[in-house]
Amino acid sequence: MNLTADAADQPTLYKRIRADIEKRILTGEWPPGHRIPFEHELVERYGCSRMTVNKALSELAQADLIERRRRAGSFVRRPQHQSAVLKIADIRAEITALGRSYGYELVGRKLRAATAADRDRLGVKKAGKVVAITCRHSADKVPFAVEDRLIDLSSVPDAATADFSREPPGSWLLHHVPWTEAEHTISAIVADDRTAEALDIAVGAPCLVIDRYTWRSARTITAVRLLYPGVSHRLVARFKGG
Amino acid sequence: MNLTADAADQPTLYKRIRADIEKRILTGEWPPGHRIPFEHELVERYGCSRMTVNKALSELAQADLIERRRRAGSFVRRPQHQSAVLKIADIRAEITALGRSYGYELVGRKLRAATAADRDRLGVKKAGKVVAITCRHSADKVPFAVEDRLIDLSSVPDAATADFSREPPGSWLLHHVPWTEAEHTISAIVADDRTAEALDIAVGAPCLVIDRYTWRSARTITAVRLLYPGVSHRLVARFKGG
DNA sequence: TTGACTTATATGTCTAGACATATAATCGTA
DNA sequence: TACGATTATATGTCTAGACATATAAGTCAA
Repeated sequence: MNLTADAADQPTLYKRIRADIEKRILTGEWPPGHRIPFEHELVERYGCSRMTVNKALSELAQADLIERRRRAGSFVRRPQHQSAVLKIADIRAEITALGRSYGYELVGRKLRAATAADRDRLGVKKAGKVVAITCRHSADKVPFAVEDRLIDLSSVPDAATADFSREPPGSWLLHHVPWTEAEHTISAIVADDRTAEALDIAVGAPCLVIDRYTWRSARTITAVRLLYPGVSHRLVARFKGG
Repeated sequence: MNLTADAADQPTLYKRIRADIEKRILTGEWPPGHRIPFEHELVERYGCSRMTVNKALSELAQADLIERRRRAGSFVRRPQHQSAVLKIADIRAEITALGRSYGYELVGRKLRAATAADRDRLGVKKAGKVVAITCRHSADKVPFAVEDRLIDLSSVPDAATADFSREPPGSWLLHHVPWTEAEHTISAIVADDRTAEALDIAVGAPCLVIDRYTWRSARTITAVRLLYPGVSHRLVARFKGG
């Protein structure tokens, strides 16, 4: 909940300068649009060289707290309220972080030529082979989420022979295909018969849906749909408005 | 969808060095754990001074793409799959971005001494005054979301006299209380009678719920619950696994 | 083998300069 | 007054050094 460390306990000068300025911005002493002191003024105030001041200001600019304009100076930016940091843990990590025991069960696994529906879901045009996986995650033996996943074998051929009966496909992919990009869509549905049975909830009960589409350098990797019973998921966002 | 700009079109040397390395990391040529060349090796390769190389590597470290260890070198980090960038636009921005007409309607506004429930929702202990606001957002005259908000007047006294009949409280707060922090919780519910009527959907239909709790320097600002009909919301995350 | 000490080395920070460049502000002119 | 050219200035990038410091690796003794 604290904003930043105090300037005093910064061991190095440029960090102290950065913390000084950051504190004034985050407390509102210097509101959005405020011009912060010029580099040469800070040089004088802190009795250091311009490169030291420049390093502090460059980092603040990289963190989008200030905007720097040639000849004009450096200005406090308005918070980017449209973006926030979302924390979606790997399901196993999510469950063990709660101090609960993690359980995993492979429900089904099929290797097949991509159907039209598969290609649509993966966003690819060419036909190819895919693995379709259905599995269930549980916490303390209680169903936590069901997962329905498609992996594009033309991008991840190893997935054809991977053993998903013990390791969840999400964890497996994490270790075999790092540094991917993803797009998430969140929505809500009511449980149908199959979902209700898989999650051990009533038909018609609310479910949270997270669809994740993952790619890497313009190659589709996987598409997954996660269904959670209507319980909440926590996210934490910093430096936003409203 | 493209990972980064090519190194060639970087106008300055340190940006070119940074882009060169970033590209090798993101394409997987240098996998997590890989030791990237030492500063003195890069100095030789690019024919520049160490400060220039250092600036490139420092920025990569600040972006969490690499980890730097004294005496050991610099190493490609594993992707932080547990965090992603969430884009939650201001509702008005969200609707206008879709090219639809935005509508706003204040349903109710009450100024009162905080009840026990209010204090619990705001996470404050001391009793004080609050404003409770209920309103509805629509897109092309169709209900888009209903909002139920509490503002702590001890932190935002101006909210007592603000006119929320024309400006949504979220937008008002954005302009009056910048640089806040927030925590989000997402969940799913089924619509009860009141919700169903407000959103013009059937009783029992699924709804997406976003609860947002906002503070600033250890002072609570506002708590809001947004209810959307079960339609999806898109988020975009970069550089994740799984 | 283990633990303590020493050494080598890569990064971390900083300096006092330099020239480049975008642009706000000024000045001059039509 | 409006527009175009000039100038001043803050930031952007870069250099060739310096010393500090954490720590991997090697050394030596118990």
